[in-house]
Amino acid sequence: MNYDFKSVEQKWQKIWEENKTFEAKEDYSKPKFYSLVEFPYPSGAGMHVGHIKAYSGLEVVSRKRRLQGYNVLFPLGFDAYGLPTENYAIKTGIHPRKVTDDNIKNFTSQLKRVGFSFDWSKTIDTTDENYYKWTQWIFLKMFEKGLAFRDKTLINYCPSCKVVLSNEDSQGGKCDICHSTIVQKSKDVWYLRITDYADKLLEGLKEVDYLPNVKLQQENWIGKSTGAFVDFSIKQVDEKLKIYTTRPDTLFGVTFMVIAPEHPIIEKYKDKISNYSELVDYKTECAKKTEFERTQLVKDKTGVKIEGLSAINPINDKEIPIYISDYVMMGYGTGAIMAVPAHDERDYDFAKKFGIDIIEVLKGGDITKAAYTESGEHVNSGFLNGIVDKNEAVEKATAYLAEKGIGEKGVQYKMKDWAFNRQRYWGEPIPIVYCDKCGMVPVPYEELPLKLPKVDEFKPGQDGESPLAKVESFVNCKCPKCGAPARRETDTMPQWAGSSWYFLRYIDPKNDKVFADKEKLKYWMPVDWYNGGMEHVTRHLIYSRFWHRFLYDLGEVPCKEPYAKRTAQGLILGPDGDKMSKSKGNVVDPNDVVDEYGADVLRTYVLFMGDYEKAAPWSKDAVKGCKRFIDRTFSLLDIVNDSEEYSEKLETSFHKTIKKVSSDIETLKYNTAIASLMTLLNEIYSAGSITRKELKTFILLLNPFAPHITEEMWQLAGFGGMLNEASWPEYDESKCVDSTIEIVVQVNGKLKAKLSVNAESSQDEILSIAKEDEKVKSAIEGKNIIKEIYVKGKLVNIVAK
RNA sequence: GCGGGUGUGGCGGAAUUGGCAGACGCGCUAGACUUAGGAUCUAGUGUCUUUCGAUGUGCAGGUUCAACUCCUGUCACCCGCACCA
Repeated sequence: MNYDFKSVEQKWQKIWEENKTFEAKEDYSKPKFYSLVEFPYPSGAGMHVGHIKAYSGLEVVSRKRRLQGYNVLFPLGFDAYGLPTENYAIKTGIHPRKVTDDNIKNFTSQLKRVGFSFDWSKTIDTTDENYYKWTQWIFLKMFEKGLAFRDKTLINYCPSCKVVLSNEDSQGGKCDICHSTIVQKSKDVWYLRITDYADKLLEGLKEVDYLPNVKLQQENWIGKSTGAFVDFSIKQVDEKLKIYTTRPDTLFGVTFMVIAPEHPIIEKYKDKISNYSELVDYKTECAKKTEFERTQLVKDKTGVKIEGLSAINPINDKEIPIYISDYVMMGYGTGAIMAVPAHDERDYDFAKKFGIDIIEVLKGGDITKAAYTESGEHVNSGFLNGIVDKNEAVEKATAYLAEKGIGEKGVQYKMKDWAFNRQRYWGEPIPIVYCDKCGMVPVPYEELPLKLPKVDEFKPGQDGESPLAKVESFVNCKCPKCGAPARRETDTMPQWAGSSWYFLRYIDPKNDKVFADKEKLKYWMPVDWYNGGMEHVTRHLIYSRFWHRFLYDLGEVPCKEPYAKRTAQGLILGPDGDKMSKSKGNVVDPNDVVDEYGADVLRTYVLFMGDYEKAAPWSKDAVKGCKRFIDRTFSLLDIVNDSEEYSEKLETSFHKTIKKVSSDIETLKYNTAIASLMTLLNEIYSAGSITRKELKTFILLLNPFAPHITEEMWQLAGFGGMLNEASWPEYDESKCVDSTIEIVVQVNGKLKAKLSVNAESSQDEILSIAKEDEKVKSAIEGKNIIKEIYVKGKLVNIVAK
């Protein structure tokens, strides 16, 4: 019988849709399972096989959970604000609203062709006013709590995209979107005070089940360090220079100080500084350096001594010089450091170049050759002398500083506050009004959503002004507080805003009273399993944990952490082994695969192609292997007999396969789960026929991977009802072991024979059978047996000399 | 430089965690069926060797009756972060 995948797949997709087969039920008596995949950005290019792989993992888990009796929520929506759409609109003149709607339609129909069991009744679109109403609502709550604020500061600015970028969006000094070089600019921008949540975000990691490297990357991103702040007084003026250090115990080794070129004391005391113009020249020079130059010249330290100001080391009252250098940055700590050249590589390089004293305060290295950065016995350190333990010394030093009032314990994070605005059209308007009398006034909650006005011109202004600034009817408004004429904020939110809470809206997407009903949240949250790409681990994942934790503190959500478990899939590379990209022309379109082989084959292949968590190249030939597997599965209908039991021959294999497929699905080992089904299929064909019970089990095990063909076979075999109403097969542990087992016989670790013995055989029996074997006999002939090793059920090793 | 990871046939990848290396799939070889085959089926397929056998998981050592797996050193590639005081 030939399998006509085209008509079968269409038939079942239609039935599933009509029957609302995969809609989550509001039946709280059942155990729930919330599986979440990262929602796509609906680009004009359409779906990519990478999307298919990303969704297939939890698709399999979700289908299995339904068969296991769970009430499953497996939704998908669209993260539709963003630059590509806006740039496309600028180029073509087509409104982003229309572009977005078209792309969403296209994505949806492509996804439906693959037969994913998403609950489409719960879909969302972040650009829908009924959605972004609540994004704005959360922003206002943050504003209320002082977590959203405006500050004039140096920002990362992309001259090509004409937008302000967060640190996360400008890694390596390049724009994340267009890869142009970022420049620093002073501007008033919106921030979200994510640093207030640094500790909570760090703490929360302890209670979740994330991949170890995901946790690690988040920890590194937050970058917590503990140490101390120390005040150094400046000799010539009444001013303290505050520094941050992780090693206050090395204070006796300080021989100079370094401040960032932008440090404010330079301006403040320029009258006292005799070489002020030299310092300004250096600062200008530094500002010109690109990020690339800065990192390339790491080892070659530059700087200028400040003439006219010097510092006093508070621990021994010694006078020390102050330098400016770009190896100290204004953005971390206090923008000033105490330099301990003997025990810090950067300070060492700097001291060598400028001929500054190097004083050893930790024994163990040779400071004439290099900085010694390990721990060791304290020397030349007054009250710290003799202490070896680093922590003890740090504690003692910190206590001393506090006692003398010259310093205190301190904590620093690498993570910066989140620059939360873009000068762009296609984003959520920030619901704030500027009034001359009242200052910044939030748009009242009942006036939300603050709608994005329809415009025809999407280009940002010359100086990076938002396109909204030109829309008079939007900008001009009345102050909600005093009624006086006022102006609206014209910046919009960054792309990360909408995705920071979308998993909450899926639970209750049509609610117009609250962002989601509390009872529903209580039942469905947290997300049980969240899968996505490694590239979102430090941005989206941290941002959304931050928003969720904020909502928890507000009492709006029932749990601290949004995601109980997080995994990540590996990329699909092009057939040439390179990352897929339009420019290389190595992109595989899932539509073509569905057309040629069918959705079941596509789904099976993306999971079979290799380790789910690793990158693997696409192979057009290997897809055919999955096609054969699907076709051969269908032909099982030709060899089915009437028995309603497992056959003697295959019973053990079936129990083993149920066990393996069940556990492999839980540990992302989809490739070996499918491989074991292929093995079982081969065994069935060797056996010549399949019982009805065996067919039923096989169909159920394959169903999460290949739902269309299994649903069709279920119906053709007359098992009754829809497949999703059936139960996941059970296995019996005692039936997973064969009655006869194969024992490997080695002599001196080398394979000599394989014995087929009864599983019940004793060690002595097996040994004596082993020694009867001709090859074993000749291998041990004339030698003394020194040792006999027996590994139960596996092998015998005879050591003979 | 720091952190994490990977290295197994012609290819993608398995290996119950120290116990038969190469499951499963692709590709390839031979055969069958066929007007035909880029369809299907059967058999074979790490390397060397005619056989016996030897050898084999990046490389060099070590531990062990036994090592892809553990230890020491080393090389290569990939992914993060990048002067974080």
